[in-house]
Amino acid sequence: MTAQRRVVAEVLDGDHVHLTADEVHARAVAKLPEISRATVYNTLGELVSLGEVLEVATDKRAKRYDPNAHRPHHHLVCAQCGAIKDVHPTGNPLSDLPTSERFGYTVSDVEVTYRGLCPDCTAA
Amino acid sequence: MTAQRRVVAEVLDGDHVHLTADEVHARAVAKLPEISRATVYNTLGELVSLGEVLEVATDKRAKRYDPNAHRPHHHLVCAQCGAIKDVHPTGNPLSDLPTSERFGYTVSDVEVTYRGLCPDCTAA
DNA sequence: AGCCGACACTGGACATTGTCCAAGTCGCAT
DNA sequence: ATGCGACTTGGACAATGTCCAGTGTCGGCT
Repeated sequence: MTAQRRVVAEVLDGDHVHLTADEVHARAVAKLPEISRATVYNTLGELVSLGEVLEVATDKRAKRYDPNAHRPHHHLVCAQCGAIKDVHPTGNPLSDLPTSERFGYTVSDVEVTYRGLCPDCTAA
Repeated sequence: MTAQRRVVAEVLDGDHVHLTADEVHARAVAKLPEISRATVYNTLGELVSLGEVLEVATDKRAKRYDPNAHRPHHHLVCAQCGAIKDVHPTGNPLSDLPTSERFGYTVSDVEVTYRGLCPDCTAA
């Protein structure tokens, strides 16, 4: 556990938000000015490998990192402003996929992204 | 309807696959050598706006384009080799999201990505 | 037929995101 | 103190996507 990794972990624990790698880097720099982008990417990659953090692909541009890796959940994304909320749907989508639709795959995980407009963008 | 747009549309109709923008460009060049990347991107963007083609974000690296826009479906992705299949789960995930979990959003769409290993990668 | 204007296309520069690598630095065990 | 190994750094590079100015093409009008 080096100073750099601690800073990255702190950034992610800080708020429960969904930051891009660049945003993580920006916030890490605020705490430890000499941290490099490469280190942030390395550390994020390690956290993902360790299962401490999830990569989410709600945004097509950049990966986002979700520190809430220990409780399964899905995401609700505003199509306009990009705001992201964690949601917990009822039911289990895995059981909605019949064997005949699995094409011999070993299905282990499912990722659900709801899209819509957040209250602010609905009003606007 | 210009020659360039026709070529892009033909590439997508050709097989029912999930191509990246670059793959679309490569195949378009085979049919019309002087087509430029910018035109492919523009045309893909227009097709998406028209609802003729869907952007899918199964891959974190590049957007893929799915010409099967008229029947709702979801995707099953091999975590190792990236192979993508269209699947049709039973049930409707939209109804699995209670009002209390919508945070005032106007939810209009849901995207489900199953992940696992395809038969080849399971064997290997 | 010839001109004109609108629109699409081209090619390349640029931006963003992410990966890689060689060299430097730090801490720890000896 | 010294040496080893792991971590970090900074920058180069790669992949993907966007933007823009210049050029070409096509239809309509005279």
